[in-house]
Amino acid sequence: MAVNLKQLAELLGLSQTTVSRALNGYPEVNAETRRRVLQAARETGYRPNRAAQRLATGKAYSIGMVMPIAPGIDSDVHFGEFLAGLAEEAVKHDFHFVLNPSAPEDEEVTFRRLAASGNVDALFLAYMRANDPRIAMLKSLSIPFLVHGRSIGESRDYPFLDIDNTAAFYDAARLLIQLGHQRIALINGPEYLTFSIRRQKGMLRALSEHGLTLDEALVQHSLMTDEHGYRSMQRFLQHSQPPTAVLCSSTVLALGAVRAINQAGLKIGEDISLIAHDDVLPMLKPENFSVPLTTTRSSLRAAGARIATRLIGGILKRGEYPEQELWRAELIVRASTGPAPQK
Amino acid sequence: MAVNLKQLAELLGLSQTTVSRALNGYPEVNAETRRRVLQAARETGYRPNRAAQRLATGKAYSIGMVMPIAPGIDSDVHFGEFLAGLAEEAVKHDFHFVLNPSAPEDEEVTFRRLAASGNVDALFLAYMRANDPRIAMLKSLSIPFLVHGRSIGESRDYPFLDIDNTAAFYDAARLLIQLGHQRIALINGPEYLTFSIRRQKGMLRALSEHGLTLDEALVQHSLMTDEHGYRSMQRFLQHSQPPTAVLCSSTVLALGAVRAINQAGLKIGEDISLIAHDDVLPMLKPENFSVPLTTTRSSLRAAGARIATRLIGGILKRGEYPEQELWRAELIVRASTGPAPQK
DNA sequence: ATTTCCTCCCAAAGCGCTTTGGATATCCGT
DNA sequence: ACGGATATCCAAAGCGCTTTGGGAGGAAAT
Repeated sequence: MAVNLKQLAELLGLSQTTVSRALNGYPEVNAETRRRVLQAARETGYRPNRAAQRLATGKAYSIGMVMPIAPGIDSDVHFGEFLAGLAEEAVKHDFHFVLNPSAPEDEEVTFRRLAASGNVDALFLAYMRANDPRIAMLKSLSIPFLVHGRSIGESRDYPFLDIDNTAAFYDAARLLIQLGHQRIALINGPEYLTFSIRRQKGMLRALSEHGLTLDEALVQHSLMTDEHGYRSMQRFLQHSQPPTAVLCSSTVLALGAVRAINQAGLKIGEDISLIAHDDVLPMLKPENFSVPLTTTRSSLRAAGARIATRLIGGILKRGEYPEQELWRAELIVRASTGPAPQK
Repeated sequence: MAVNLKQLAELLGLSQTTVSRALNGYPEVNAETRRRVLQAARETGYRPNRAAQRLATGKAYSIGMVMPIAPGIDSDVHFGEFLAGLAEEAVKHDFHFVLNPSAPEDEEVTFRRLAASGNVDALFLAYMRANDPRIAMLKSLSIPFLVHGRSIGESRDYPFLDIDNTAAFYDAARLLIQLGHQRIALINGPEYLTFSIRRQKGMLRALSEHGLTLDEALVQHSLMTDEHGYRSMQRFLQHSQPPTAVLCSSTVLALGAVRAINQAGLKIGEDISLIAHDDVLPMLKPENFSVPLTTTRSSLRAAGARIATRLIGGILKRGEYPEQELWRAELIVRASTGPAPQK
């Protein structure tokens, strides 16, 4: 059924060399010949044998991923969504994955082994922290890599894809301030992750630009689960001066926060405003909340797909991709934000 | 640095053939020779080139997995945990993954493509439903596969790994009945998944053996999130005759249920007893609940690892594995269960 | 008219392994 | 002592692709 290069070449009355070159876009082949080859390939459904390509080129055609198994990361809902994007794109190009579950303390060893194994052409890195030691390590490893997120405090000379978390939460906070809110709380992700740090920074900037400050009692860091969102919100509401608005680092956190708010008998968008960051989890759409949520939106799945594209493109040397990308999150206003209540 | 077969053979003064055979356990090689070969392989750190093996044997040395991207599955916390087990084991044997995200309606096409691609030696299947059409399809595909869970209503002649959900919830329900509970509720997973069906069945059996029945109003099916657990429990508590005990299909559901119970001012283990199924999520330990949870326990990660082992073992033809395994969940009693309250 | 230079194509080597089809040597029974 | 097992090893082919090192033929340059 499946044809191979040899058969295809025979069929066309050409040599394997020429067919291979035509298929792989090398210049030394006549335009008309290339057209014929491509057409024949299409008609016969020719698919190059990856094992043979791997052997011949020395490339692995697969990308390695160290899957952190620290509590609260591997089982994170956000992880599955990101992975789906990555995998979706990889499959299109017939790329494989080497998933390497690893506890944080073993990560360095895992990375080295993976890079040395020859089983992967590129590595992927996520869950960035401030002064993350892994990027220096990866630079020394002489294997291409791509970072999801950015470190802080490191030089910026490494390829990454990140969203502009600072700007996102700056925008969100500014909107709340413009609506008259003065006491704004923050339910953030884990404090050691850079996206959390940057979101807080963006929020702080907006506040200070308007002469406001951030009350430490109105900041909570935690794993991004429903339950933690609930508890954080509850704590805020018990404060002698509860906030009139809250920023949430995830719609998952917001889910809990909303519950706490409802339970306290407050009305979202009136008594208290809420903006959450929306990773576009198919399971949890902000427009389906009982009071539709104002969000800063950036699709996690799309980020996964983009990372796969860049990684694969780099390996295949097809096209040029920017080394660094910073996506802007969209601020989408729905019903959960409203003017600050009058005292 | 890395030696290949040829070099290793030269080093030993043997032919590649002999070395290869010694390494792969073929009989026609002298015991002493084999010892020497194995030792040399160890000392030089010889690792066979997978691409070459793939080309020579036609095996892919990788296992395919269709990752369901239906809402509430891919982003499920349980998914990441299971995947970690699978990946952990695969990495040990230098096996790759081909993750294929696919919407349910495209699954059949995806499976066929995957099987035909030659990129995988075996397929893995999960999230089983009653009369699941996928198993008949896979049987027709002439590629080994392994099912996590079991279908219902299909003939049983396919390889699977499942836990005895019926027995688990039978045991759990029986314990509650022995403690004097008469009105027992169930917070279950999605109703179309077989584990949910079986758990309910087990519970029903225990009830009917003691002349009790299951009030339909005391059964809830939903995605296994905190939030759904909360809502389900709330609904039960609003009932004119609320239950005195509850079974939960996941500790994640239990998390929400506990919150609803606390909120109602009831004491767990006294006013209301609770047993949850514990998948051993590292993030959510039943012993860390404010009132430690009685559970039926079976590690999801271990199941993932076992499935990888069986799949890989089958491909490599190393050792024999049972075709079908049914794991027994352990019933672990903690403080969340107590005698039924006196009226 | 001869040389040089492209353009376009090909034969063959090689990637590192497995496997087929012997070869050689030893040992057996008769 | 001799044909036939048996045990142990090897040379070489082959998996399906990429890539090196030409080579033929025509256009351009001298």
